[in-house]
Amino acid sequence: MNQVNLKRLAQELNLSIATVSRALQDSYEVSSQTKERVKALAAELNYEPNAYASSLRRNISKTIGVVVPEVNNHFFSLVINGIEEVAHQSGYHVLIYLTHDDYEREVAITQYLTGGRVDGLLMSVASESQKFAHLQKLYVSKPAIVFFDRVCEAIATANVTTNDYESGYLATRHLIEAGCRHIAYLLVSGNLSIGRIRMQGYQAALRDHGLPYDDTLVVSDDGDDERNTARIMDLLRRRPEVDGIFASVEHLAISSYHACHALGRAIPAEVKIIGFSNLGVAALLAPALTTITQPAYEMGKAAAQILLCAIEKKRAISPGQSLVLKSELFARRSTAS
Amino acid sequence: MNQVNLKRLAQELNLSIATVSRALQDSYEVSSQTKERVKALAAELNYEPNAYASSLRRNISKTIGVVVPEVNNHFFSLVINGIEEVAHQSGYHVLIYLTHDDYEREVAITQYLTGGRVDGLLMSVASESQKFAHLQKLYVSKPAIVFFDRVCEAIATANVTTNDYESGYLATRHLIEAGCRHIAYLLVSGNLSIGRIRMQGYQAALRDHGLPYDDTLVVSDDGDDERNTARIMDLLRRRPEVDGIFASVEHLAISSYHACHALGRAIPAEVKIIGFSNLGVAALLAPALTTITQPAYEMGKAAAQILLCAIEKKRAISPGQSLVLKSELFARRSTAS
DNA sequence: TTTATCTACGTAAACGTTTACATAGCTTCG
DNA sequence: CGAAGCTATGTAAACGTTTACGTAGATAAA
Repeated sequence: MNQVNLKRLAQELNLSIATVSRALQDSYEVSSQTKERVKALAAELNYEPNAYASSLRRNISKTIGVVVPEVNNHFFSLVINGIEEVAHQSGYHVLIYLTHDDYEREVAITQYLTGGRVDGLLMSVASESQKFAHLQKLYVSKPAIVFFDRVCEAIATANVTTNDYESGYLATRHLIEAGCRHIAYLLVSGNLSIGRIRMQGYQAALRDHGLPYDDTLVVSDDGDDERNTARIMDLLRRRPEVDGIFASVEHLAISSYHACHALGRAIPAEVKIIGFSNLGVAALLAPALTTITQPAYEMGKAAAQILLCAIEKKRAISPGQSLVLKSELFARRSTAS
Repeated sequence: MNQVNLKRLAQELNLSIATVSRALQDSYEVSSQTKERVKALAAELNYEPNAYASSLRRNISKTIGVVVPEVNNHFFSLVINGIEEVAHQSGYHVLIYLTHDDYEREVAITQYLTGGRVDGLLMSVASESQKFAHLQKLYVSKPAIVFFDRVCEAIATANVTTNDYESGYLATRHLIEAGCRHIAYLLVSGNLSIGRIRMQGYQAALRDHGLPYDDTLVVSDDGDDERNTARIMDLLRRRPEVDGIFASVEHLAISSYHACHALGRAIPAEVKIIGFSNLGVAALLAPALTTITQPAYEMGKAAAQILLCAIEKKRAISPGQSLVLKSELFARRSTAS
């Protein structure tokens, strides 16, 4: 199985390796006849350049890394779709890494990526990552980084996010206008900026409508769906006056449904639920779920575009290139009054 | 920004590059004191080996490719989860490519991958790929391949699938036992083996229960959700006697729900629906969807294990290593009698 | 005609790693 | 004491590509 490489092509064509290489790159230094000959043989022998040799020599990998907590999640899978779309168009390859919201794992992954394996990185930080030393290290090393949704504020680069404060405010107001007076907040993770910011919107809306903020109505994510459901059930039992739930992340909305079903609380009659979600079947749920939906696909595309643009132009990415896209509120049965 | 590589370490330690390289690999040829010195400095300088140089030299990339139609799909995202889990454990990196069920795109992707970029490949073929020349080419080239779910029968390698015939049979029988007499079949894609095999199970169940097979009750996937819904609505209008729908793939089940809602057909009273699906919220739909659920995560793990085992042992993969996992039927309201 | 410029190609070094081979200094054994 | 073997290290080639530099021949300019 004689590998077909430049040397092989050069031998068969009685040319030097250099000329073959240049011909395949359409260099002006090669005559058009030679180019034709080379390309014909390359096609015939099904020549494909060795990506590693090329990357080593040019110090460019044509590869970007995507680091996300999960892929089995509508938001992230849509983002990946967008990223892959842009990457494919520009001839980039996409390496994917899952942190499972685990700090250790995120550290290990970023360590890999300092080795020049990728030209750039798109990242949504793990919810447990309070420490940023590993990200700093990575940032100081080569690859360009763009954060999306779950950003790392300690690093001066571009972020692609959504209008989380506003969305938190609108979601809460939506519940209030639907008649809710005791609204629970289900928090992603206290050390994630999106959790905090959405919560600030929630608090502001309460204040503006003369409702007290009560931190015993805040339930934070446990990382496990079963346990989350149990926590929510616990809250609903302890505080029977709760008539609204704002889930700051999709799986907490789902857990809320399970909790209400288990306790026999009618949605929306007794408890109204709104949640951040990219669930395609939100409208088919029983009852249809009112969602704040982030433009996940567009976020992926935008983040990838910022990154690839910076890579191609060999320019550093500045925080000024950050983008804030708008989420949309889809009012459905789960918050009907 | 002096890159830290073996040469740099060697200079600072007054050693040769070879010794440093060997020390980092825990070679028995290096004294333990030297190893310590080397490792200490490597850690201090945050040395990370250049993946491309290493891959070039060793002709091993420690990278596998995953080619799937979509990632925004519960089945595939769970599979990817499983794959990533196994890959991560074995220190492999995962490149991901989406075909969007597009033949041209699949060809382009397989072309990339002949270049030795990956040591192996996990693949679910695009539904439109009737021609296998590109896969043959890839197969003849280096990387080991394992297909999962949507296999390419023309290639003699291991496949990881589920008991599709049996599942098709059971799903159909489930509808018949629930009282259905005119069961529509929603086909993934005629040239996909899974579409055919599931359909054979459907036909066999009809036959065994004395029901006629009627190919005008078969609707095939159009690739677009809106149009699929329209097709199903069309069928339901044309053939008002249809009292059961068997969707051989998740998004067709969802489209069936939309179609029934649009036409005001009650599920399950007038039309019962069962579908292949890995939708986490199937039980929360209105009404809860009866599903045949494939063990997607396990399939991903199994496929990756077969692949990585073959790569590490440098052994060819034989069709004999193929695995057939069992899907599970979850009976819910959508097929209640 | 001489010189400069251009065209089309070749030579060889480099990218960072791995590894076959060589070797210098020991130890061991007959 | 010499041969053999071991230990710990160095030398250098190789992986396949890209590219700076060199050059032979042709053409153009002076």
